[in-house]
Amino acid sequence: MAERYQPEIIERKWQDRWEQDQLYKAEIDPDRPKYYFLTMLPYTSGDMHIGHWFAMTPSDARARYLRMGGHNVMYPIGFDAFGLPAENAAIQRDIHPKEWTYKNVDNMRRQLRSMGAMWDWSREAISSDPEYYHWTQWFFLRMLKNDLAYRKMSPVDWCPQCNTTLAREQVIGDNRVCERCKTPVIKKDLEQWFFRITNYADELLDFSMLDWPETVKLLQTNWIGRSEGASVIFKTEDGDPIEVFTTRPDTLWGATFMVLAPEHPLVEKLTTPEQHDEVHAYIHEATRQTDIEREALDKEKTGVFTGGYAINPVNGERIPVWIADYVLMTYGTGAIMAVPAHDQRDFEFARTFDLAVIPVILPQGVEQLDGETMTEALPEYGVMINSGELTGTPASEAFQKTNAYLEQRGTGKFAISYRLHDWLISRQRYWGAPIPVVYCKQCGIVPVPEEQLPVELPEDIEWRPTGESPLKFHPPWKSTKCPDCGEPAERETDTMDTFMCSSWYHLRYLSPDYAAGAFDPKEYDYWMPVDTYTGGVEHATMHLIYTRFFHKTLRDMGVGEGHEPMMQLRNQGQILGPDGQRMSKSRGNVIDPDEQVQLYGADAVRAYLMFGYRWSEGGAWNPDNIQGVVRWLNRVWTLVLDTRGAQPDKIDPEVERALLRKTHQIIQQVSNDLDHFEFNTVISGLMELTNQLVAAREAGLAGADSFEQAVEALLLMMAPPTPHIAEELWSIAGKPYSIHTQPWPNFDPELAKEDEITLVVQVNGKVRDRITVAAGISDEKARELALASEAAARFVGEKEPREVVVVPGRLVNIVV
RNA sequence: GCCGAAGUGGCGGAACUGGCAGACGCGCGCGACUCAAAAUCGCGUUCCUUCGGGAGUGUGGGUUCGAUUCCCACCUUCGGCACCA
Repeated sequence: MAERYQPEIIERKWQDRWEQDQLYKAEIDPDRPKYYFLTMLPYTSGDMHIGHWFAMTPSDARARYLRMGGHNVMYPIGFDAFGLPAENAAIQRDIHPKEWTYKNVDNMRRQLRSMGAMWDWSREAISSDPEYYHWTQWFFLRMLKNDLAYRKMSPVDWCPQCNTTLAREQVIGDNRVCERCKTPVIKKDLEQWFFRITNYADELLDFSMLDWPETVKLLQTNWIGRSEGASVIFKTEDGDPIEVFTTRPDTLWGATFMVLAPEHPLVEKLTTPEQHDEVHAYIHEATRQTDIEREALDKEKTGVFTGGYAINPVNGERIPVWIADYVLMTYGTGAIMAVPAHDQRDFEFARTFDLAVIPVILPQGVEQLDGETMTEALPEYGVMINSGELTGTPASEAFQKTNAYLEQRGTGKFAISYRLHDWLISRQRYWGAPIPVVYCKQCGIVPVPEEQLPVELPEDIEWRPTGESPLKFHPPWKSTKCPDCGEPAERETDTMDTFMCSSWYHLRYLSPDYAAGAFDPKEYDYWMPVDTYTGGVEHATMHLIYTRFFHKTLRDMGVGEGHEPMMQLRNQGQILGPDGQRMSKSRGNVIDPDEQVQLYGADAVRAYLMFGYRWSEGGAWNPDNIQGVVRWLNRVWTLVLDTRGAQPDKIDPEVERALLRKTHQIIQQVSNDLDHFEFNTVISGLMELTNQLVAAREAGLAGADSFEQAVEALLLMMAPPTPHIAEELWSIAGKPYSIHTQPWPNFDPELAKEDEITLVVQVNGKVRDRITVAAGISDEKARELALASEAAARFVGEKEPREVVVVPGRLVNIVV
């Protein structure tokens, strides 16, 4: 008896051999079509999660398949290494963020190797290496130079006790308190850096070049949230302008009050002494809420009258100015005109606070409207009424005519607004790439000269228990000389959002050791753009918009080329714990990939993750179902090693024909499924072929040429999903190393063809009979056979068929 | 709340453009092998049934000769909501 399948031995053996031979090193080769296959880089959290395997190993299988199909494939890997968790570890466990991060990198490298993926390790990049963030800083300087970076005041969640900015995850509970000291969180305005991503809003809405999932394109479209309307200037009684954006300029005559965001700069001036206390109490409460809470449509409307008034520019009406939390400073202008008759939220607000409701639009089918008795707003377009000289304007012209009217009178004009706002990149944290600017009393904001990059993070830092950024309290680092005038100056102590690092990592992979620039242009010209990008759909609106924005800015600076960085995108779902909940250490439902590999081997874990789930959906980890692929791999093992039952002189040509037919049908199916990221049917197809081979062996076919061909095809097709066992069996079968450099098996449509098909006979859409017929049967013949079916005839009875529907090669439906 | 996605046997899932629902597995049942068990192999396995058939893809309606697939409404679960990454 042959030796048994021992994954722990063969997997290590082949991983070492592949690495020694640099089998997966990708090099420029103008003679082969390139393929840049990118999977989202992992964060250095400490342990690879089974979810990483789910994202990466099917991607690896597809990358391997493309390679066998003749592409020059690059499949790189690296680490997203800056960020909050490293600082949390520093505070909680008294370990330096750098030490924590690089320890994790070492462990994760080991785990990534155990996948048996075709990583090109020579291209590894780590975003917290000075050689990496040197160029993150360089990109920042480019943004600054091209007027894409600017500073403005912006609020952060702030813990007054710890004296530090809090991330969303550090603010807990409905009462929004600091996770460390439980002090209620406040908003604090800080001067921070922004990127002008809104300059690119329109171009980011164009997906015409991209093979991306419709749902991601839709998510991004809604995130950008383009709307057309008018910008209108109202004035306070003191003459201060209040700009508003409205998508319904035609309802302007119905604006009976205004609402400002509590943070609006004019609130202070508008508030009358009598209203002062109430207004300030409201502002305090409102700013403590999240934008999500404030925008909620179903909550009770709250607000406070400022005591001030504005003038409606179209009819001169004096209207009260209120503040309310549902108006956000981050959307539009932070002020709205309220038209309660035609906007539901304004309507509810008006009814709550007993404000005037004046209908100015008569939608089709509505005879008349009374603001006193209306029970809900009517948002439909319609004929304008009560609208001065525009009264009577029909729905079709209302929008344009009002805009023209406003423009003529200089009180407004057509405008476009976006929900998207500029990208805030400042973080009041230590473990990030320092923003390379210096503040000088004489020269103001001075960029650090490119030749002085990188601005390195100091390592001799002190962690205060409060979590305050150590950069602020590191005088030797903070103090510097102004690059312009040489006088003493101070460094910016904020670091950059980690999304900045991950916006260009695919470029650093091109040439991670390149010192003359962010990337080597030779590598860029050959490999870019990324052909396929895989990762979680949770990145749809942030990372995936930021990286597109980044790419477009680089193109416009002449640093890169092409309009999009990643041409094809596919998303995998998430693997949940066995309890169906998201895996987390606190729930104790985390599946450790190391343990699974030790139990079953990497190939089985890979195959199970492909087989057990729809890749785009994911699902709960099932500890029993993996047995199916374990048995399958063992069956393949014995199939190749145990050639019992060979009867070369008594070959049944029917069995042989059936085996070859199955082989070629599976070649076609598996190729198609790998092309389309349908990994579960890749494995089920290979199982079917295995089952057929086992049956053929029982029929005495082992040793025959046809049998050998089928086994060879099976092993070649197993190379992408289960690379180690495929290599081992390939080697045992005496075939040349490496299976991973062999061409993908050829599909022969002639051999795959079925001789016979099952013709389904329906009566009134219900299946009544199945007839086996020759494959190429004509419609006429099929119809004849169906009508002759006795089983069907019983249901047709005496009635005359009203209609007979023939679906070629599939079914006949007799309608009576 | 808003935006997006998904609901199919006991379980994971399959079904290319509207055409045989349940491929391939897990589990379970029966059998073979075995002193026995495990492993392995074979057969069966949506539910109900008077064995003719009937019902069935989250729920309720609709379009169609025909709907898991298209349309409308609803329910449940999951992802995102700008400082977790």
